[in-house]
Amino acid sequence: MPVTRERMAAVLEEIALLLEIQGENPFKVRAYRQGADVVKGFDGDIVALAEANMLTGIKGLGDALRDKLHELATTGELGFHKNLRADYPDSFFELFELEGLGPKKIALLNKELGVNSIGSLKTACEADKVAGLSGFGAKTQTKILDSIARLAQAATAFRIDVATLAAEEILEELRRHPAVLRASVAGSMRRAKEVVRDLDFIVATSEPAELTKFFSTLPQAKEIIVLGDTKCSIRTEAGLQCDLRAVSNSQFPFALQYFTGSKEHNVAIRSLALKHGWSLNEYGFTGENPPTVNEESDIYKALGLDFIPPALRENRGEIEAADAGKLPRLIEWENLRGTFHTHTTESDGKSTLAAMAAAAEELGLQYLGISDHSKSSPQANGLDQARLAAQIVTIANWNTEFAHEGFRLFAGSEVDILKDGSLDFDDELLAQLDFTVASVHNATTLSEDEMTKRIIRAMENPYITMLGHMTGRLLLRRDAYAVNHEKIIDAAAETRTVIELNCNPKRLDMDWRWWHRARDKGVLCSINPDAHSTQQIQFIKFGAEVARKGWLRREDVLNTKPLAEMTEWLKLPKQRR
DNA sequence: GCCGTTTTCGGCCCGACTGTTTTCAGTCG
Repeated sequence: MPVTRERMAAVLEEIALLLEIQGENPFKVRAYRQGADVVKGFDGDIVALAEANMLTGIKGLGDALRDKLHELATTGELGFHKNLRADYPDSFFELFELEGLGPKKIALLNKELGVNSIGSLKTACEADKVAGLSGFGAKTQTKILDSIARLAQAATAFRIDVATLAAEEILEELRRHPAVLRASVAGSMRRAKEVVRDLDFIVATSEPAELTKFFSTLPQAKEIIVLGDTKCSIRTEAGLQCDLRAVSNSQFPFALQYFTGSKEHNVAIRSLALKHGWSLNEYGFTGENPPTVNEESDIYKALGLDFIPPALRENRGEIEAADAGKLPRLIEWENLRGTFHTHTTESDGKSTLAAMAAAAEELGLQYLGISDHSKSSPQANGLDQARLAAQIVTIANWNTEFAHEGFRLFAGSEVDILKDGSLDFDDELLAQLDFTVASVHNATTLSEDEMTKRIIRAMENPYITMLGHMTGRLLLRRDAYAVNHEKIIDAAAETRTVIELNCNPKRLDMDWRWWHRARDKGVLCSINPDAHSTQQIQFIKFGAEVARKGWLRREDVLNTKPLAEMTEWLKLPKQRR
């Protein structure tokens, strides 16, 4: 059984937890945790490198972790890890999911009561054995039971579309409060992560205690988790935790920067501040002659850095780039001139062709690519050859009758990639289309190798314009298919196939972590909403945010081309694109 | 365990809040 990147990261994370339980040096614990983060985010085939024992010169992975990852990659196991966890069942690790319980308390529960799973903890609480432990009490015991109940039923992560709606509502309320001078969302939502675990809000006010009180009484506050003079956490009906920090107006830029994160980005920023002779925290700079700061950008400026857009703050090279004045000028959604991959009532869409066209134009777009499903997706009412041929005529007629200078429809298809990598339509029909999106919709359990070959074969077809939702993931619902991103990106560069950034918030696929690499290989991105209704065309706004997170510039995104240029580009043979 | 424009040894972020304490430990972000 070959070791995966995820397995390697999980092993390091488990080691961190187990060392923490044993009361090991917290910095050693952190080193393992950071090692796991490096493994997860590494840009390249880290498993192959570990196997070849070539993990050198990677920040955060020293000699010890290099050797351990090598052992894990070559033997499938790690002796150090095996020994550490010998005394604990798999179920033990569930305990860390519970709110309010950390390594110290879990270690004590384990030592005193033999607790080694959520089930045994529940039993112990119900038998009133937990309240008597030193450091525990009746309240803690009740909270543990609450937390167990919540974990059993509530969602712990939320998609960006769901979170955005909730955040906008709350921000609106905060901004309406007369004592609020400035208010912003911070945290992972501001960094445009694909899913968020909580929402963070920062307000500038001279009445912090009044604001935390106000926050705790919002209609959204189904439950108050903590309430103090400067911070408050609530939970909404849907189970989404929302945190508020109330600070003074002069502290606001610092709090905004600090709580936007990421943690890794902030660690690096703070150590840079130390080199300038200042200490930086969520309230300000301290030290000799601290710089004047009015806006968040002033913090970066004071450290000799260009302003780093929140989407990039993941400690993936943005600080070095900002230092060298080499941050990319990121795409903005207003740069988009059109979009592809949309569905109509002809397959499984909810809106007609005419309605989709009108909505796209309303949004300020100059073109819309229609790509209904193909016949191998009968569940989506996919079109056969005859229906597709008819749709091509319909679109041509629409363009003649209704289009005017400055807007047109492009005829396309979301063609199924069949199990062997062949396509659902023959080349003759594909050649009549303005564009095509090739996607996998069935036989999704192939091995990584087979799936990768299948997709690459489809990309080699001269009439395939772009690859649709590369991994097929449905966020929080279905895992990605096994695919080799590196190989597919290389093949896209080779065959001049565009890769789609499917910005339906259920997908956001290809994942943002891979775009920087794709861009550097010269692969173009198309920001496509996979819209099944007129409203969903607006998903391209999420798409632009995610593209920013992937370091993409205007010139890296196909659908920033204006209509005339786009029309010409689509006529070019692939190898000349 | 990792790292290096103070350092190959000695640092590595720290403040708010809660509950159990009677001055503080643990958790969280």
